[in-house]
Amino acid sequence: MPELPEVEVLVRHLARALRNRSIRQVQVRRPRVLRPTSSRRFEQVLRGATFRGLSRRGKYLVFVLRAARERGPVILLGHLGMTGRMYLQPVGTPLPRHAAVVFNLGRENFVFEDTRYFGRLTLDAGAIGRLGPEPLDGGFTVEAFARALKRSAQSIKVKLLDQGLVAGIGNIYASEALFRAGISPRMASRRLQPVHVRRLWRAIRATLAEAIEGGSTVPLNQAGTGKRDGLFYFGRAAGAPDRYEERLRVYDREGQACPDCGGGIKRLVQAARSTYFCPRCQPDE
DNA sequence: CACCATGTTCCTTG
DNA sequence: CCAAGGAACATGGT
Repeated sequence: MPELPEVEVLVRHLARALRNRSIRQVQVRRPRVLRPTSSRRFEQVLRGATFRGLSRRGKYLVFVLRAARERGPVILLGHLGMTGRMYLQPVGTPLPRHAAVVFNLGRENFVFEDTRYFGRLTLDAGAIGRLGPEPLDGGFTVEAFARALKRSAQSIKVKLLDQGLVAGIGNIYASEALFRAGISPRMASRRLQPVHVRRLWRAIRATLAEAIEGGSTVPLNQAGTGKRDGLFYFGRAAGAPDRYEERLRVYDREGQACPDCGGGIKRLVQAARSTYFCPRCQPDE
């Protein structure tokens, strides 16, 4: 489920659901997701703790808890990896096959499930220290963005996945933002002209903001099993409030018509990840 | 059986 | 030292 917009919508949802709820029991079923925290310490610190706040940094969920034993607030960092999900479900509901961590809150369980176990739920908050600016905050300036790109020979598509450049862009929205900006994914970062840097900077913000807005308007069933859960790369169709339309314009659309020029969308592989783009709207050079 | 998948980190190669 | 490429992690879908 996991790029910045999906995490943002999940955080807004969970912030309300978890506020002031206390953890009665902690069940760690896949200790690997706690790395580098040990199961023993994880359970010791969090049993009896109370959720006080939740925010997002890049693709990370930042839980703030209060624990009787600890002096200051406890920070719990979550990351969904490729397939992670988090939701509350009533006690008694069968746990999903790949439940990694389960917090009992009384009548409900707060579940972190992750099919592939690439995600994390840890007391080690070090990871967020290496993140670049939040793309939707004032700290993400076009000037700093331009300076960082000037220092890199990497292709711009691969560079956008660097969480130290700007936090939260993943493989899907990297393709989408470049399409929106009309920039070839193959362009070397340092060769982007100032006008292109500005267009990309605006496209990143618009693409992410639109996705958050779209995701917020969709009736999500965070705990369900439908295809729309968590992954909401779609939104209400304009002028047709009952219908949903796919929002992604190029991602996973190889061979389909470009929404702008009608030409064919192409797929290429960069750093072992698929990139989708329209060669006519995003020319090399 | 083959290949693909929303992410991150580590290792090798050049 | 750096960048690029690949593998690893683990499971499921097509």
